[in-house]
Amino acid sequence: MARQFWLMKSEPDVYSIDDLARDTSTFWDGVRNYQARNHLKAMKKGDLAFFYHSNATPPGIAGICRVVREAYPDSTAFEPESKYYDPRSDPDQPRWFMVDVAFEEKFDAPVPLPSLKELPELEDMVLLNNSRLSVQPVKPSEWERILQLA
DNA sequence: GCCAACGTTGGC
DNA sequence: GCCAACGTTGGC
Repeated sequence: MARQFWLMKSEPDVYSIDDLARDTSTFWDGVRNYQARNHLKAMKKGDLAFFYHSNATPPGIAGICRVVREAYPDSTAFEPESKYYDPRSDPDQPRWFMVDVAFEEKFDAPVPLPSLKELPELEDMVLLNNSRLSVQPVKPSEWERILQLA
């Protein structure tokens, strides 16, 4: 089974690539969108993901992380005091999931969103066509092309 | 801070 | 099952 590629968004004010570098690894909690959740569940150990900084100036791809633990229930959904609390998620049949990712690489300079938009090879990228999806697949050709920019 | 895009909720 | 209202994301 070939390794798959992904893109995961985080607001750097909340959690940045530098935070991940410092922590070495982290759990990716708080995803509350079904499409994004389905992508999380499809991730396999060893898959690589671009770490995207949203709501940044400029927004862009800051580095790479690696999946080190496959999807398991997002416990923050069961915690009333958590901002990710969802009373509809039943511990016996969890609605939301998270994965663990490890720091892989920080780009010398982030690849800014405007640069991605300039490339015709990337015009079908999910990022450029569904700007709200926080966990999304990346095609191998797109992955390679972006690595050239980084 | 504004607002377009779009996912979710809930009345009917 | 439709769709209006509403909330959130995220670029600018």
